[in-house]
Amino acid sequence: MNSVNNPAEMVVPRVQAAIASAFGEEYRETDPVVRPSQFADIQINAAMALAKKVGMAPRDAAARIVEALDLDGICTAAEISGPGFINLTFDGTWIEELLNAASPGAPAVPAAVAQRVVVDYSSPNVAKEMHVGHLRTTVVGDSLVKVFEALGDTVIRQNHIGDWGTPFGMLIEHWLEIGEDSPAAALLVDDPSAFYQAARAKFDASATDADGSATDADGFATRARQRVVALQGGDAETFAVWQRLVAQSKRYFNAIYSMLGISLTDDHIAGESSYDAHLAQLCQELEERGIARISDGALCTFPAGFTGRDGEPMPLIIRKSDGGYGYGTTDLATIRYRVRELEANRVLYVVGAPQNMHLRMVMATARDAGWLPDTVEAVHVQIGNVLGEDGKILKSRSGAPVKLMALLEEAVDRARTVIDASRPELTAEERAVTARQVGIGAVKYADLSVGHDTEYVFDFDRMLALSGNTGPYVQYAAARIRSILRKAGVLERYTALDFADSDGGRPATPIAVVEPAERALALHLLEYGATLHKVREALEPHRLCTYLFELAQLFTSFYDQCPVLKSEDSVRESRLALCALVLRRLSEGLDLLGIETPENM
RNA sequence: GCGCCCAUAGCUCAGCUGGAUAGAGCGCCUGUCUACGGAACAGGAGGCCGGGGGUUCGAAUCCCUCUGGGCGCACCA
Repeated sequence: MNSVNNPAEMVVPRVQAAIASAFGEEYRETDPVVRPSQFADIQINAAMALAKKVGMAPRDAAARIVEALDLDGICTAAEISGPGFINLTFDGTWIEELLNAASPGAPAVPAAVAQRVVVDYSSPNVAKEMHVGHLRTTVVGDSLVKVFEALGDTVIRQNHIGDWGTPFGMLIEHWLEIGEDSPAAALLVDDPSAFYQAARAKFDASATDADGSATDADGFATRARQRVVALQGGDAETFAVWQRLVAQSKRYFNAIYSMLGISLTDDHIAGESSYDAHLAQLCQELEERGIARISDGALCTFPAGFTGRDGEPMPLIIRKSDGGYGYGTTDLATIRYRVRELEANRVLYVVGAPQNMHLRMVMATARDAGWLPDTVEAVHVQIGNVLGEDGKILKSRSGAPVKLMALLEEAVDRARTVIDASRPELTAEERAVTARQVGIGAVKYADLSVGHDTEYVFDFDRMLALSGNTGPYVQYAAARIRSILRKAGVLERYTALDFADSDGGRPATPIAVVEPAERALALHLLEYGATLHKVREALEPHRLCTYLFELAQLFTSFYDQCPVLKSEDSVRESRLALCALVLRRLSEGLDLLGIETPENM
C-alpha cells in the first residue's frame, strides 16, 4: 500500500523501528498491527503477539515499545490500555500539514506495479433481456475498471456478448419470417425477451407434437437447424442476416449502457463469435498434445481436481460428439487470446457465481496448455445471485420478471417526483437531468454497496431508496457543498483548479483543523488513497461506497456543527477550502463508481 | 455423492490480513423545526454474530463438525 499522506501508513515504520530497538533487529519485520481504533486515532496491537515471543507480560512489552517509539511531530499521546493496546493520538498540526500538503488531484499515487488488466464484464446475450443480474456485473465491472485506471493500470474492457451458438438458427429464421422491418422485429430493441420467446415458442411448437413426439409439420425446426449449419459453415447470406440481427441487439445494449452511464462501447465487444475461427485448430492442438481425449464421442479435457457425481473426473467438453463447439471451447480461445494477443498480466472475469466451476476448469486447462502462464493472474470476480423474495434465484422467465429498463425508468420517475416537489425553482430541464442522475445513482449504488460475491434478495424499494445509505445521500452532500461554495462566490475558482498540479491545485487558504467535526473529517479525507488501493487489491468496489457514505456523513455532521458562510475571515476561508476538498473527493469517488454528481438536487 | 457460496438487530446489508462494550440504513420511539438546501442532524429501544467443538493472551473473523438455505456437477451458453 502506498497512498498519499496516509497517517496509519506513515506510523508503521516508526513502530517497526521501535520494536527493533526494544527487542532486537530480528523483530523489525514483525507486523506492527496498526489498526483503526474507537478509543483513539489509531491503535497498535503488536505488543500482545510479541509478548509471548520475548517472554514478557503484554503490558510490559507495550511499555517497552512506547519507550522506544519516536512520535516527534506526529502524535501528542501514546497510551497503553487494556491487555496491551497502544493508543495513539495524532498531533493536530501534523494532520493539518498532511491535509494541506496533499495535492488534491493526486489522492492516491499509482500502484507500485502497474498492470495490464483485461476485464470481462456485462456480457449480455443477443436477443435476450438484460435482467437485474446483468446489472450487477455491468456496474461492478465498470467501477473496477475506473478504479484501475485511476491508479495507473492499463485496462482493456472486453464485452463477451453471447452472439453465437444453436439458438441463432431459430432466431434468424423467426426474424426472416416476420420480416426484418416488422413491428414484431422491433421487439429486438424494445423488448428482446419477447422476441426470443416468440422464436422459442415457434420452435418448440414445430419441433414437438402434442404428445411430445417429434413432428416438425411446418418445417420451422428443420429450417432453424439448417440455418445453424449455414451460419457456422460460413454461408455469406446467413452471415449477413446474423450481422444485422446482432446489430439490432447492440442498439438495445447501448440504450441500457447509455441510460446507466456505462463506459462500454461497441469497440469493447468481443463476442463468442469472434473466436469461432480458432476453435478447430485449438481442439486439434489440445488433442495432439494429449491434453484432450475422446470420451463418449466428445473431445474433453479432464483438469485435475474436478470430480463429478460419480466421483469420476469431470470433463470440460471442447468438441461435442456431433462435431460442434460449446462455450468451453470459446472460453479457452478467449483466455488464450487475452494473454497472447492482448498481453494481459491480469485477467478478470466479472461473471455470475454459478459459472465458478466452469471457469476454474477453463483456467486449469489453459494452465495445462501453457496458455495461461503462472505470471498471469486470472480471477473470477464472482457476482452473487440475485434472489427473489422466495429465496430462489431470480430468473427472467419465472414469475414477474423485473425488466431492467423498467426498473431504471421507475427509479428516475421516483427521483423526479421528489425533486419536482422540493426544487420547483429549477427549470423542467434541470429537474429532468437531476432526476436521471439521482435515480440511476440510486440503482447503481444499491448494487455496488454490497459485496459482489454475496447473493442478496432483490428489494425494489431498497434499490430505489433516496435516503439513508444510498447514492443520493452522497450526491446530496456534494450538492450542498456546491451550494455553499456558490453562495460564497468561490465555486468556479475551486472547481476550476487544476488539481493535478501539486501547487496550482492547492487551495489558496490552508485548512485549519480545529473543531472535532473538522478533525474527524480531515482524518477521513486522508484515508481516500488507501481505500482506492484496497478496492484494487480486493476487487471490491463496495469499500469505496462505504468510504463515501462515511465521508458524506462526516460532512453533514460538520455542516451541522460548523458554520461556514457565517464564519469570518480565516475560519471562513479554511472551512470553504475544506468543503472544496470534500466536494472534490465525493465527486471523484462517485465518478469511480460510475455515478454522476448533480449540480443541484 | 463431490465442489463453490451463504447464515450477523423486525427487514436489507457492512464488519479490512483475529484485537478492547458487534456497526449502518430502513422501520419504530424521542428531540432539532424562521434551516450556510430537512433527500438533513442529535439521541433511544432492538442482536448469546445458525448450533457444537478446536486453535489463540484474544474469534463474527481461522480450522473441524452438525443444521438450514442458494448454486453448479458431459455434449444449452
